[in-house]
Amino acid sequence: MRNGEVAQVFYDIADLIEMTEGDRFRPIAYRRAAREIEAMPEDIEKLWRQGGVDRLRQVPGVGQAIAEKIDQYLREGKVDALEKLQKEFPKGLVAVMRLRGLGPKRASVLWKALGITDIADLKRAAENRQIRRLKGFGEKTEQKILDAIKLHEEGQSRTLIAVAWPIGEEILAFMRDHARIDRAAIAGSARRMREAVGDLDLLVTSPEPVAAIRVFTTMPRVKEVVLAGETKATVILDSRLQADIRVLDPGSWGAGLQYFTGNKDHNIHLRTMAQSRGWKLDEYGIFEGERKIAGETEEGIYAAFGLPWIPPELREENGEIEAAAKGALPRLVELKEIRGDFHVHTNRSDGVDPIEAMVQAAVDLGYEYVGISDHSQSLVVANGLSPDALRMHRARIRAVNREFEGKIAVLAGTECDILEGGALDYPDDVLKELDYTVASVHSKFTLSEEEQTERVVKAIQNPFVNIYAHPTTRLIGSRDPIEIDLEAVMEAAAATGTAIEVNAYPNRMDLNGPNARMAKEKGCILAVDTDSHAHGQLGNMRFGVGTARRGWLGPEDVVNAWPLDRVRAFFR
DNA sequence: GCCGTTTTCGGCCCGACTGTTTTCAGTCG
Repeated sequence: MRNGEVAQVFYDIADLIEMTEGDRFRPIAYRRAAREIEAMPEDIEKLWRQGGVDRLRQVPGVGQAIAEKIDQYLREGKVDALEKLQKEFPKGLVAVMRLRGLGPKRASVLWKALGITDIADLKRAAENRQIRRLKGFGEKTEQKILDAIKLHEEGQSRTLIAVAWPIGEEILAFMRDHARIDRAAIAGSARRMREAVGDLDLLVTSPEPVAAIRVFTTMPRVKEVVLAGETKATVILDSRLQADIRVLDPGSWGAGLQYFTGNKDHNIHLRTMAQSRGWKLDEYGIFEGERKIAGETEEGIYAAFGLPWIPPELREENGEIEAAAKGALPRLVELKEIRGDFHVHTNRSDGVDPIEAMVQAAVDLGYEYVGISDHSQSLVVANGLSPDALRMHRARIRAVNREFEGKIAVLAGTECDILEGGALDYPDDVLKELDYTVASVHSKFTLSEEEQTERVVKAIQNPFVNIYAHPTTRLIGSRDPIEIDLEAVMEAAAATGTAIEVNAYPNRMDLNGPNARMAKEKGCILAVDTDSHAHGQLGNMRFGVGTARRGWLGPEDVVNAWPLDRVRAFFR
């Protein structure tokens, strides 16, 4: 899967074109194509092998010129247009341009006026007070550049949704306690339930916006105020997470929520639709001349276009507006429809809590059933169970099941390793004594795509395997996905009635939304599991459901939204 | 560079904030 590196080529081209004095729309076109390539679940190299340039052109945002560049990149590993641009500008200038507060124009001025070619040059120039002398720059800008360099040196990355969301809730609670706040919500990519967010976007309405902003910028956990105006502010929190707030009038709540939830392409699509009707859409509402058509509710914004309300998780400009127009939006699965969790560890392997505590947590969530799935023998680091130990563990699970009778059904399962070559870590006669088997990869991450795919498909074809867990094994921020032909895996899973997992462990979130959508389209059933290793982690289900919704999944697609009888029949 | 239920050419979302300016360009989301 080389979609990421192909996308990077076009991000780089866009950055460099921006520094030339040329057409400002070309970078937009390149970035659009890059985002599409990055987000699509299909392997772009595979599309190219199947249908060449013509097939590539079917990707939204990819026309003849970009398709030919992809073709050259996949063929030769380079793109002439990019190499030509790279010769025009110093290598380090793009990094200068990416600093907070700087952009293509200022980076270009710094290079031409002071010969600055990278961040080290820039730092020296700022420290030597050379920048303040430039036209259009000043003392404050010079200081801000030094601040931005410091931020860059500290390094920033995306924050997991399971970390960011509670911080957002905490901030909103603080705001309610210390300012006059009418309505408040988390917006942005967190509301869209992206697995990791670059910042936290918050929206409130208040009769005293200036006071609300002051409360926000003076919260205890604010490390730095980046900007603060009369209706919006940006701060850096002590956790280094950036938080943006927007304060609006109640009459603009819906428009503001729509605008601040995004994503950008979804919003541009809606605004273009407004334009073609002779209207204007912004964060205050939809306007026909001076007259406000909508704005108080988000439903009203969509209704003005003749559309039903589109759930935030779908707002990625992946056909959701077209589907809404046709009345073809899926009915998405909801958290309250989840009846159980099949991927739960106890202190018998690498969890921290005993079976009873995990089961009680499931009862507290109102579940109808919960499955215990500790690690298998090969996973020594996780204290994997030998066949005999698993038999004893199963007996303990049965005993806990009796203890909780009438409250919840406790199923005995395993998270069984898939060994190199595709054999399972327990023989079939051990697996058949269990209620179900979760199978997953925890070793040999670097096999070739062919070997890895063959390995997993073979495991999926084992009749005792019910769920293939964390399918790509990626760890957000620390481990890339394994090389595997997901489409082949999904086809095998659909054919054998094996569920594919949406693993809601915060740094896994695997499958992600687009891949889950592809699994559904391939005819797969999915299982949304938390992979909990402590009782508090069962609550991560909300983020798993968010990811499932990003995959356009409904309750019919999710095995743990089904009643137990139906689950048992599916597992059999 | 892409795209078309107004277009194959002429468009391409929209507003807030900041710093450096005397009215606005650059950047950001």
